Amino acid sequence: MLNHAPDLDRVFQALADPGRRLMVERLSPGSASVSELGRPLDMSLAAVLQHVQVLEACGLIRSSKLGRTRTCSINPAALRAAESWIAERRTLVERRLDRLGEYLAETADQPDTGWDAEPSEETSESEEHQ
Amino acid sequence: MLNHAPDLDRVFQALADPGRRLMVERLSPGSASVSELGRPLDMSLAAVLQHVQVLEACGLIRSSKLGRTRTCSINPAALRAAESWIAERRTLVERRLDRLGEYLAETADQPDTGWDAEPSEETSESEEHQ
DNA sequence: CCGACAGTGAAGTGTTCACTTGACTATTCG
DNA sequence: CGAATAGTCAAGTGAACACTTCACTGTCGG
Repeated sequence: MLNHAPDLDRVFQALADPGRRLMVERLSPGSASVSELGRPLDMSLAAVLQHVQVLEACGLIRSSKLGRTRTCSINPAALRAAESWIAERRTLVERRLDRLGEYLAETADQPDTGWDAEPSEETSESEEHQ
Repeated sequence: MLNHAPDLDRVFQALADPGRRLMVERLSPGSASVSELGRPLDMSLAAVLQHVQVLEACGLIRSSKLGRTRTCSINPAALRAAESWIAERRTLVERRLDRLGEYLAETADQPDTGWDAEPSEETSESEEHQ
């Protein structure tokens, strides 16, 4: 249950690129070659290769070369790691917000406490500076 | 059930930075001010503010200013969006791999088919080019 | 009123990214 | 063999990032 993974950085960075996400989507139902991955992408093969290397460096995919073609496949472990990090924070937040909701429902006629989780009042939202 | 979210890019990009992830962790149990978020981070307040703006731009957090302090809080929806994208691919991959495992277990004495999901044979792994 | 505090805008800087082109290496196929 | 295929390396380029410092604005707390 350790979270402080050092290369979550790389995984999220990798997933931040739409082209690379497309590659992951393409790879989810089954493996593919480098050129296949690049086919829908409108960039040079060399660029595709670089994306593949990024995905491989962070553990999202694996690849092996047979003959002249390199075949890539997904490594679900890296997806799990990223998903877990998000899921842990999200459930924490949602549980807290649920509790807050219940509390507010129970004490539904008290004067306002000036609080968390509902920042629509007070000075209103963010962008009216200067 | 639409996935082609345009700003998943931004969310993953935001989560790719360890400092910003720290901020999200700090915000999960409850809201905090900009300076509080930056306290463990060893960078100027101005830099912290920029990170906050990145997190807000992609919808991961919200913030509102009361008096001279800006209070930030998490928006779980953005976390959910990112988590869902990953979860959908991951379950697809894992189900496929499970089916493959069952298949291999059933036909456990056939000659090798030269396949997916176990790239340890053939020409072995990647990095022995040149 | 005054000084400290919390935040902000605007530049500027060094680094990392996402490509490109061009040269080159294996493989496979006719 | 020889051309097409699939991939790879090495530079190079422009844009995006992650900061920094400095100047400045509003709040508070006496």
